[in-house]
Amino acid sequence: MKFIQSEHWQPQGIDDLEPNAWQALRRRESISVIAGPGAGKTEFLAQKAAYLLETGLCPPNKKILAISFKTDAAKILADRVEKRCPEELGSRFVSMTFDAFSKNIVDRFRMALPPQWRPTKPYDVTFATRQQITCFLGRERQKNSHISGLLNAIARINPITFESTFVGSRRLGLASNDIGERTLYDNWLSEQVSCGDEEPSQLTFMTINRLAEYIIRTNDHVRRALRATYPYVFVDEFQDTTYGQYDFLLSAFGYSETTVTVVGDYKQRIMGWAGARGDAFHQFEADFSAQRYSLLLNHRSSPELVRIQHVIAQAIDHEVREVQTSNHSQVSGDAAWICFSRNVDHEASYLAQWIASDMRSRSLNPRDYSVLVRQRPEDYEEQLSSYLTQYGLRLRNESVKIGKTTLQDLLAEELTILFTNLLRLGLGHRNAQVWNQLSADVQLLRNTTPEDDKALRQVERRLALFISELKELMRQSLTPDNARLVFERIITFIDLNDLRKTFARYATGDLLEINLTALEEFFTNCVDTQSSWENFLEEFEGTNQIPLMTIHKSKGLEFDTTIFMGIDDNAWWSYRPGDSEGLSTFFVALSRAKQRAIFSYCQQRGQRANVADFYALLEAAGVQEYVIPPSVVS
DNA sequence: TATCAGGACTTTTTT
DNA sequence: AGTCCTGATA
Repeated sequence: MKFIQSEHWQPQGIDDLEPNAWQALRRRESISVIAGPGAGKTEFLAQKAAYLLETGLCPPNKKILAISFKTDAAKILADRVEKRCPEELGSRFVSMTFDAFSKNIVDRFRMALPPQWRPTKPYDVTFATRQQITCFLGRERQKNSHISGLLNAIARINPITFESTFVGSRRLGLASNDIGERTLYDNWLSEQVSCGDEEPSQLTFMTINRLAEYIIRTNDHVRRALRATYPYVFVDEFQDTTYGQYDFLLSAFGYSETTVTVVGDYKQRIMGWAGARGDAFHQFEADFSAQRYSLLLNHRSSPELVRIQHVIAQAIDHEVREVQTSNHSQVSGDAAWICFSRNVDHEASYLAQWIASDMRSRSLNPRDYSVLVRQRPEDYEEQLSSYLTQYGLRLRNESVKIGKTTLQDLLAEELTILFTNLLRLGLGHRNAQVWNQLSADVQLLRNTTPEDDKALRQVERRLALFISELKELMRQSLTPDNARLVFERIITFIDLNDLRKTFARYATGDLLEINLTALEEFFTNCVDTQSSWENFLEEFEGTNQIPLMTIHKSKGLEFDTTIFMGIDDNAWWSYRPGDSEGLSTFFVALSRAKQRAIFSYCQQRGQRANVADFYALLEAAGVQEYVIPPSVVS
């Protein structure tokens, strides 16, 4: 392997990096990178990874660890690095979620825990609901009221942030001066570790995180091995770091030779209410002696939208630096406006008509648009959907509940991806990329090693055979009976046992059952409403539907045009004028748009006294308000 | 059976 | 703030 000299290294697959990105890339010490919307966070991390691997700064026996919050973010980053690096280097880029990483540590070094904190093998992963936490605190109040300070400690605790803030900011085994707090902490953890004779432990991810932190902090061998393996660590979406996650990062890689690169945007911090810490960047910069860099280019939005974004950004942070864009406007007329309507019918009919005519005149697809709301997308779904139908358009609520999961979660599952790719090929779609992905997934599923040529060919042959069988079945017209057969054949081919063995997440617990049931339900729904297999797949994948989602779910996505509904006191009931997290939420919504941002205010939905801030800011940015003439109502 | 007071919940992710 | 659910009461 020949290394590229670092001064000769050039970015891969893109033209160039902005000057600040070059500096941040070359810096040898820990850094924090503030990357606003459209700055290319993923690209920056992928290029830095390529730089470290190709120049040998990260030598062949070492790896880069990239930590994300969401599984899809971890996967997107891994895919990008693979695209930017030669194959043999890409395998030394380990991209996973915080939780997967800490669970790994607990699973591998279980014996490093003292017996009273050692979970059973296997253990169940659970989620503590607000109710369970309230119950626990009530029980402790009853049982341990004699312990000094316990009642006071409970009174100070907010059940919503109990795990993220209270548990996350305390360390296992470290004596605390407050006996009441320590009792609560210890009891919360020990109830999960030992929940009864012969019963498997029931651990939340926060508990797993605390156990992993304990192992790393107290076991020199584990800590040294970890630091030796990963001289470089990346953390994505750093503004959303929780107390527990930050503490884990500090224990694992703080005050060491490891170089940590964190990337995010404090202006997009919208998870504070769920316990994300507000000072993550400052704390990191202090603890890791990290230099801060700000990326100042926006590769997503038109100059007009970037200018409006800046007005909102200034309201969040007075000292924010102005961002430049090399993009051009592709639309004539305004890039943003507010439309005022009296009632929900006015609103829906105007929006449907506008979307239909804009889509036609600009030759865009439904997926180029998105409807964003603050909460309860189902409250907006029916009305808008019925007016869109008049133009042959569909709306898709991405968060619609299917059994015990939601549509978007279901579609991101390994099970569903395998299932959908098989359907695509069964329909005769000739797509090399689909085939390659499916083939790789099936190799993984059948546990074939790349060296075993014979097994490899056999798996390929069986897959090809199954595809032709499926094609035969799907040549027939779509009937409930035929569809049932297709569903069963695919599930049998995938093999649930193989699935459990291949993916750790399916190995224990009921995740596979939940998703299989939901998949069947959604599959049947789509079959019932469609008349051909081709239409069925379109319905299943939602390719021709306008997505409707909450702002929180839209984070990290981009659309040509965003339609932002429900900017009123009702949907924004929790907003307090000037509240930074509320402004950030507004900023996230606005910054999803590449070309156009439409703000729809409907008088019938609520007043706009409490949210007057938003309208004042838009006005200050020169965004016009238009009253929808009732005549457009058909 | 109807009604009302009180409480939970609303923006999320993680194997 | 508004909606929905539950349990108590008439």
